Amino acid sequence: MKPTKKLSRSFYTRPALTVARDILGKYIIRVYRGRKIIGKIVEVEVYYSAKDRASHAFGGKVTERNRAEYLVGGHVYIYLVYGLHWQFNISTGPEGHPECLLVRAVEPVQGLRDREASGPGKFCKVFKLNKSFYGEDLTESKSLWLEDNPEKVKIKKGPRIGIDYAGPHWAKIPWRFFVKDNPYVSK
DNA sequence: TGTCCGATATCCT
DNA sequence: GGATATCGGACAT
Repeated sequence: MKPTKKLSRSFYTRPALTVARDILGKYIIRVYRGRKIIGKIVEVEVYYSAKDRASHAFGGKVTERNRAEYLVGGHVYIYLVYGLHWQFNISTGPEGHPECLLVRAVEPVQGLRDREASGPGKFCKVFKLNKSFYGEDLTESKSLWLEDNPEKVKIKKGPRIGIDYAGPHWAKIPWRFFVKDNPYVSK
């Protein structure tokens, strides 16, 4: 692989649905103990606006946990579910607008075993991501950032996972984007 | 394919 | 103080 260019603010400040399609195929780089862990993003979900019943920001709610979702595009929103799994999100759009992308799976590129980064909890585990990255700026960080990849990928979309509680409308809306036929997309 | 459940931060009453 | 959560692994069916 040939990582080219670190993605800058203007990549992330576009609307979440635009960034979601564009981010597929991009590289995510984590520097951990002097080693680079690299994955290619193959699956994300969009959580968009205060109207999204599946979003932690539904109704414009702001809490100590979800405030990073409102940061200008390019910041990390990370939180724990079920007491043991971390969920890594990237804020998108302008400051003050609650929208983000949940990274659900990456394809191993460097420093990873086969399929160990498929699934949002597993991705965080192998990329060594936790609360210490809360609010981290991906355009400034020395330990976590994204790089461009000129390769074009074929994109498919479908309903988001695990949000039946949000009711039939929001549970069915196709805001999960993934690379067509890629074996590293979560099952 | 389905169900069970871990282990706890966070939100709400 | 109690309920719940953007999951994943294990094991039965």
